[in-house]
Amino acid sequence: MSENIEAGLVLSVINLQSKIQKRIGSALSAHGIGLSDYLVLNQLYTAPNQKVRRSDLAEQVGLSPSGVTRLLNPMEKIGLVKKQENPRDARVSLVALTTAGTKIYEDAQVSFKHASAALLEPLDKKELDEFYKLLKAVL
Amino acid sequence: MSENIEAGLVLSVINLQSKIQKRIGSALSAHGIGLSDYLVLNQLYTAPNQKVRRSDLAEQVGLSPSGVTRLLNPMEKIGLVKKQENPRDARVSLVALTTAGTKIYEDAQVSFKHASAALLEPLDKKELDEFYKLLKAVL
DNA sequence: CTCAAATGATTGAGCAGTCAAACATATTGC
DNA sequence: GCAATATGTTTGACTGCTCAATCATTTGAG
Repeated sequence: MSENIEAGLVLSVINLQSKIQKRIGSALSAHGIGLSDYLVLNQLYTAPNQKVRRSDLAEQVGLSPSGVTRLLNPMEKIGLVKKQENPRDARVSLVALTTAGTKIYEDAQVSFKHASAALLEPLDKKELDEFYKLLKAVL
Repeated sequence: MSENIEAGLVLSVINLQSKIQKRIGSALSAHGIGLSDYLVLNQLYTAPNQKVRRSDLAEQVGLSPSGVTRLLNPMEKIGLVKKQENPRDARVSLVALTTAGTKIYEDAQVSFKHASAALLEPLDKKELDEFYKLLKAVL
């Protein structure tokens, strides 16, 4: 058995995530949202019709369905997203971005990009491409 | 401004972490510990004298000092770690591994390594090295 | 048709962590 | 020596999530 670089690598990813959480989290807090909110807005923004089923959303942002319910409730109250029912299937509840939500997302996206660039500043273009390629291979 | 690969890359790291959390978490649960517990045991195991200050531990595992207090309490109760006072400075409280803790860690480490290898199975040796190098450059 | 099983969302209870305040001890400047 | 300040830890109140149970609706088998 070789040196088991895998375990060390996983630990490093965990450390990186912890750094991301802190830096991106504080960048986003200026917009009054958390990282999970951002991930949700991001999914809605890039979704075909800016409507997504709650359970798909859960899958996409890595939360449980109940986590999504609890996350969306306050977002709905402050008017970032709105609930829409599906006429074909009354069990599912679609979520859509509001204009206010779109605005907030676009603002927050700028901060997100800046913070990401700052975080990855030690890498040059070629390394970024390589890094991205490796991540996609594992996902 | 170029394509802003950085933001996409950060999102990918977040996705990877979410996958790690789930897979490694369930591997560790067979040993009755969570990922944070494992990180703590790992730090203690690899520390010079298997004694660490609580606040250093917080830094190393990416928790707040109070998070460490709350994490260690149950671990101490089930005998994985023990508190030791520092005769030179009564403010600090050192944490040390017990024999039971060492045993659990060594067992859990096997699962951790297996789960990590499974997770990174799509990459070959050369890619693993490259990945690791990039992670260390960013940390 | 109808009713049993499947699917999607929400709710209740609880755990893991945060932040800010409190507490305990140490260090420093006068 | 002794206040004032700094450092390390814990505690109280809260947030954000999970899991299991529940509710609502749909689907499918007889």
